[in-house]
Amino acid sequence: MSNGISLKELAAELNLAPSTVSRALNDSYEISEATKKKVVSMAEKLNYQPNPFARSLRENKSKTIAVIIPERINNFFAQVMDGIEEVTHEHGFHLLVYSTHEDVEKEKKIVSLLQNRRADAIVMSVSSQTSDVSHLTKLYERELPIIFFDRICSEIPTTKFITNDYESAFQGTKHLIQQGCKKIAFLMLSKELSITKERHRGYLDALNEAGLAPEPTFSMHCCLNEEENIQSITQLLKSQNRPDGILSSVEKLAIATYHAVRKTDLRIPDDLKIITFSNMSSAGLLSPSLSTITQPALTIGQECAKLLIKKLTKPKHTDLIDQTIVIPSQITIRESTLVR
Amino acid sequence: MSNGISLKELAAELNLAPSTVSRALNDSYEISEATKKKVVSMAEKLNYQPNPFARSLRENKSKTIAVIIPERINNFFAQVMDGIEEVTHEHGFHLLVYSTHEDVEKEKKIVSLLQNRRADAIVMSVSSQTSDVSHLTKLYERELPIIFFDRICSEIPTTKFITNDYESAFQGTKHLIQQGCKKIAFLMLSKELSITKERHRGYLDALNEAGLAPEPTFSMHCCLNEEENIQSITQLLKSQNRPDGILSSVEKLAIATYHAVRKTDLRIPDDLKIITFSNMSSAGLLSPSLSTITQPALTIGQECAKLLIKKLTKPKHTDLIDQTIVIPSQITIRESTLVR
DNA sequence: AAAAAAATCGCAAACGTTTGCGTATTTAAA
DNA sequence: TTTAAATACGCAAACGTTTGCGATTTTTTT
Repeated sequence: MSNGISLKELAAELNLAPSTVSRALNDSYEISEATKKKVVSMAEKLNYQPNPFARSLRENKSKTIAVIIPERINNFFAQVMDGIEEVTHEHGFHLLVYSTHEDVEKEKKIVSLLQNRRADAIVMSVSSQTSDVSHLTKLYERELPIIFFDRICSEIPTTKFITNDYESAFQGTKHLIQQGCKKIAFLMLSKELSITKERHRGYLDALNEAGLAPEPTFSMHCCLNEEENIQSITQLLKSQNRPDGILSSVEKLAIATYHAVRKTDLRIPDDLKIITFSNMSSAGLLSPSLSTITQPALTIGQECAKLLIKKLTKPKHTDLIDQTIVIPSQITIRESTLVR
Repeated sequence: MSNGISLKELAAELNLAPSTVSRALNDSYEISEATKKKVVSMAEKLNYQPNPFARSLRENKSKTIAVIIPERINNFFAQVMDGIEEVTHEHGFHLLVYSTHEDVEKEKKIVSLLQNRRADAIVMSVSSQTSDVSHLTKLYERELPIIFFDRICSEIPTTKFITNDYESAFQGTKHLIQQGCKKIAFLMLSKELSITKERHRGYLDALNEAGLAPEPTFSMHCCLNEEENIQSITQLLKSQNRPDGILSSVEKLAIATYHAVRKTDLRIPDDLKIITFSNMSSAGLLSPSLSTITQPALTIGQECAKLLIKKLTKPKHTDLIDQTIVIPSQITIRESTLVR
């Protein structure tokens, strides 16, 4: 009883045609209630499990959705995944998950693997290295339903889900200003990323509104190596004209800043205030506790999944129109931006 | 050019039989180098992508591995996933990922979905609610290769990967004792879990070795609701005969303890020391920084994947023998267990 | 130069489903 | 009672691969 029983064998056992059994199990109107009962009970008795590949081959769909994220060790993406799984699982869909580790080459390879429709649809957040998007347009041209979240790809005319990046960054730096910061730095990963562009805009506009001149060297873009980031942030903090406030566009860089601060004699929030985009659950337990801009990650995941499910179950009635849906973040003020 | 080209169409384009094209693409010795070149270049030109379901149907394997974890928002499991993906991806395998959210009913449902061999193999860590394992034995009887890590299921005779739970717990409580703790509590999730059994043994033996009598009420098993846990831990800390040291068997409960402590006038490590099993990356940034027993999560994931890949690529030469492979954890002492 | 061996390719079946269509039986309408 | 319609089921094709086996051509051996 290793490999289970097939539809044919089940049919033979019942002295019925495979087609009849298939229809019975799929609750077709062409089959009498009596035989339906028989079939179903026999199927249960023999623990019949339909072969998913035969079905996928025949129906040209796999009830599978692929998710591509830039990193896994990050609460934000983990929460988004939970949101996606919550609604896809409800509809019997499976999840193929891939992490690019912020590597665009790996992203290309993964995307290439998905061209054969192993998954019915894709939801993704692009890597920080991604600037050329030809591999993504190829997917789109293959008519593979694809949607983006967080780090979106504006070149592809599809639906995207993001948080209010501009507004949140604006409010975040405004908060720093209100707390007395005069020289505010902005930490970012790649400047190609949609989120850094938007968040940087918000940062600049907030400075502008307050009449603060943006210092070019304060818009600092970091790399993927934590040690290097700690080094360069340390250097920034030890410089003559050091910032007294920081808006970090990603959690990783706020953590790096915490480490960097420990290499100086500065103290948060006395000498330096910091607020960051982050979904870290232990932000309130850090020393000092960290003010955060928290994305509605679970909701983003849920909404992505809902839309995709709708697209896959009612293809005629739903389009993945080219629009960006914004779900606002929540700002939580903690010790790291207090006035002392 | 929506759905791509099939092998037949590619063959027609080349005036060759599908079988020839198939063999050419699979680099068969039966095909001349000349036609191989032709076929490959035409395949590339037309961007031929083999249908994975046809292949899976025919070959009865999908190059897919399913991973079942109890929760996603947890660095340990995320790191294990990264380890698994690193080696599976290298061998062209795909990953179906499922989270049970510590819910055994969800676990049963997922396991049931996998009976049809949608995945070639399974690697899992059981939910904390899991005591009846009939759904897992059913998988095993179906001859579905399955291995466990961390929270293992001893009833299934297969290979398991764990850390040195007993030894680490022993060393952890021994450390607490050396730091002066006399009344040490042990926080756990379900007592059914393999990891709580082993870690609890280590805890008890360490107490025993030091001549400390184990207080029954100090072996506290918590639930899945964080608020409730904070409440009960708070109560424990406010009780007459409160502990002065805590060994937490999972990260979640250490975090709950940090929250609970803030509801009292106790201070860590002055009044209470704590060490926990945890792979949290920001343990060193907490207030106070948290002493941890860190599992080799990435390695565990890699080893799981290596073994499974070996089993799937050389089925005759490898057995998933009933053994438990132990990879030691690393203890990092931080402020939360300092003597003051 | 004839026979044997090797190289190269095509035919057709098989994997396990679903579904259009045809057919036989039963029920309802005339 | 005859005819029409509805019900219930089976046949066979199709999805896109891989592969055993046979057939033809080319090369090697004797």
